[in-house]
Amino acid sequence: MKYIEKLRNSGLRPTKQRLQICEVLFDADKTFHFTINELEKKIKKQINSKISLATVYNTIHAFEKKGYLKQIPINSNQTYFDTNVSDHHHFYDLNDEKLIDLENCDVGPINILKKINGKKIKSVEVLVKLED
Amino acid sequence: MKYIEKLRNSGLRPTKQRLQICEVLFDADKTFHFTINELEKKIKKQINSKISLATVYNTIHAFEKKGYLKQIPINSNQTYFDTNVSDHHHFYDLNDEKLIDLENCDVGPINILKKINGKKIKSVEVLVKLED
DNA sequence: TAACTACTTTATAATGATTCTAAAAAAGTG
DNA sequence: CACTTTTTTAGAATCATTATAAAGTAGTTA
Repeated sequence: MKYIEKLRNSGLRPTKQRLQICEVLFDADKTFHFTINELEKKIKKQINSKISLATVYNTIHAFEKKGYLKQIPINSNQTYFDTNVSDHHHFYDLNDEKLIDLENCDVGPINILKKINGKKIKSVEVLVKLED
Repeated sequence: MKYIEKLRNSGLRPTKQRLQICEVLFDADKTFHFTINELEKKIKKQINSKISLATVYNTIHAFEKKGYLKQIPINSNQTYFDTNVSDHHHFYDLNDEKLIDLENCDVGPINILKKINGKKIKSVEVLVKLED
């Protein structure tokens, strides 16, 4: 299993559940966006075993902390995550309530001219809202 | 009352509660960011009467729909609003969990090169996360 | 002013995402 | 294996937000 090392290296024990979640998240052809609920359904369908909802939450948060997932800053009742952890941005289609990736190269360089004392920039994320 | 017209013009009846909320939101020296909870406290302190939580929610959503408030896209357990409805952006201080305005002129021009068929851009919002 | 309609407020209940709990299970270690 | 630490789990708890439905208010027309 290719994920055993990955987990061990980040100080997470490679449990059955975590490895299964890795498969669902990182064996996909393309990166994708998901909510915990959507992910739970996906797991149920793809892997033929049930993982407790609490475990899904725990795992996703652990993975996010380790940088294997990104949270997408958007106002929704549910939290959106992205398996694409490269530096990139998002369209949000207000009508269809769908997220679309917007690669860094599709947005000109962003220059933050204002500086805040004693703070450094961790990330710069652009959300482009779309309507019909 | 200067807000009576404003409300009437947008098809909202100028009720006592709405006018009081207008005062708290728009009579402040500076624009500010708030959650519904923070706003409720502010109302209680500033106006000497209680407005039902449901009314605060209704009013804030009505004002947002009319463009008198903006929702700030950020992942938090609570929704953040901004009385600054000009086209602008935000810093989010991860350590202090605080929002800071980032005016449009403090960010170089943003060019969205990718187009989505049949959709038009409604807004472009930048969130700059800060850490110590 | 009265009568009427449509909208608004309110307290409270319901919802639903997320977190907490504490006991059982699994992983790591010697 | 014996032992410690971490993880999983079901279910309960929390907490922001939304729904409900009854009472109140605004606007309108006469």
